[in-house]
Amino acid sequence: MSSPKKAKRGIPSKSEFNAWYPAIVEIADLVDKRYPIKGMDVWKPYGLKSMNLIDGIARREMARTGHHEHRFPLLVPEDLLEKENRLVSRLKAARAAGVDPSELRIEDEESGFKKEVYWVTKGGENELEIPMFLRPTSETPMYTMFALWIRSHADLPLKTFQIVNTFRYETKQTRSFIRVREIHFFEAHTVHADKEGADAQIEEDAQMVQSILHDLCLPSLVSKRPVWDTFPGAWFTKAADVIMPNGRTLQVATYHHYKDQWAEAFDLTFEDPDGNTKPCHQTTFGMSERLLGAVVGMHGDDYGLVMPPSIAPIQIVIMPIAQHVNPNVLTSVYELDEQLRSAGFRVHVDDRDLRPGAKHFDWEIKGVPLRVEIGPRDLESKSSLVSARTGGKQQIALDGFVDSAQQLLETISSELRSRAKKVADGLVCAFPGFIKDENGNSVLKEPIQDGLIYELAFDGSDSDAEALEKSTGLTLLGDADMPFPDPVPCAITGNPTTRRQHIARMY
RNA sequence: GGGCCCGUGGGUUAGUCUGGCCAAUGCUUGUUGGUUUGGGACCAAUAGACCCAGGUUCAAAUCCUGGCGGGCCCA
Repeated sequence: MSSPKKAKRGIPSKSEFNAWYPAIVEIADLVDKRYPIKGMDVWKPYGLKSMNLIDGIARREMARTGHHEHRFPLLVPEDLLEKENRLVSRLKAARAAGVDPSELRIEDEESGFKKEVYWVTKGGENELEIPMFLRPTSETPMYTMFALWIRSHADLPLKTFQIVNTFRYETKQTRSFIRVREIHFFEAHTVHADKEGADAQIEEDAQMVQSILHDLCLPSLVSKRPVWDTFPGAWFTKAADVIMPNGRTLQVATYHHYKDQWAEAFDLTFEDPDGNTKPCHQTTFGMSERLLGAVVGMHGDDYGLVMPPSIAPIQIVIMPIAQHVNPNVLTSVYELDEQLRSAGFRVHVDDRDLRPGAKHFDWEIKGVPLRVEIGPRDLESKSSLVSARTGGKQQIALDGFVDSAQQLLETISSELRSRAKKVADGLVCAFPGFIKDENGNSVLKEPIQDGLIYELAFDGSDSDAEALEKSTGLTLLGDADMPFPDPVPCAITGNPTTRRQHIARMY
């Protein structure tokens, strides 16, 4: 394609990812960032539709696995937070107690949860006796109610979820979908009679995440987070990270095994068949609009978004060509539209009075997977000219078009999957390791390159991990789901281990 | 917590250092009319901005103070 004379609506090249990303989300009409509060974008219809489609996929998974949708209040009274804070500090203390201090990682400041939320302190003119905050997540409100709902083993397992907005008072730089202050949040919370029930739930969560990411054509790294990155109050946390094209990782899903730790704090108990009172075991599973952020970042290109067919608000756009020359053009455009709609596709007819080229560019920016042209010549040949957003155009017979469209969309999905995998794999490389310099200090064998994820064998202590992070400036993602098949020497201690880990710059 | 930078039509940008020639430039966009229509059409008309409040001055987009909003860096 010859170089356009005009700027493509001012889209920067994707090779400048940090400029491309914020530009494309607005140019493609996903959000409007001009609302005067940082980190709170206005969802435009096109962006909201794709988010709703993602939510639809999540709801499908929830239905399949027997979760029920709830909706809990936005406001949480401050005194409920105390339970949570006590739990977190107790766990911290317990961890500190059993461990050699030298092994301990220096903790960040006190849990600054109170600083990260929005507070409601007034009702009308009056100060509230008990201040309330906007939920940053819903453990506290939900578990308060779970304690009332759960009485016997017959009430278990309890599998709930909700899709709501949550709030965090971010002071750092915000980015649409990636770091925002009003978060479009999915959270599933489950309660089980025993640890095995919760274990099984974690397995189920893992499968659901993979199923959702498959639909979004996104590869991921799944890791068990290091202790210090475990969610407060959790026994362990697992997370799926998507590697963005600039080599930073984006955590798009987490699932936490709480064992009975939260249940204790919230007095969540049940009576078993033998009449004994027992503590419940819990899990949570969270995702957010970051899924959309990952889709935008991973699949988009210099010409705009590329929407995976599963969440494309418009899967097929039909463009009449020179309809004034032959009135039958519009007739057959609408016929095809009707056929595709009743077959379940999301279709749009672009009958605007614009040159076809302009329409192509518009729909390329929005990432519509298939663009169909029907003009006088096509009527002669009973066919249409179909362009795929992933490249290439071909004549497709109008007869049997529905089946062809289905196949083309599937081809696009698998093309996106393999492209994304190639990009992600290309950004992961082996950690260079350390050598001793003349003073006997450990130094990196090769300097760390910006925009890469490093894979390494790591079996060190917390303080080894801290040293690793300090010397590289990167963050440890944790134990990968796929360990090394055979033991490899640990990058720090040299002890053989199969623990595969990654370090990266995280969003 | 400490430091730095920025704020001009819907978007982007010139002008700010060195006050006046700015009743504010270019591109883009919106609207209207006409000619057009197989990969970004053209012509014409038209719409639209100096963040807010004080101050200095004969004169402020420009200088000063404060506020609001945004961004960056360091702990």
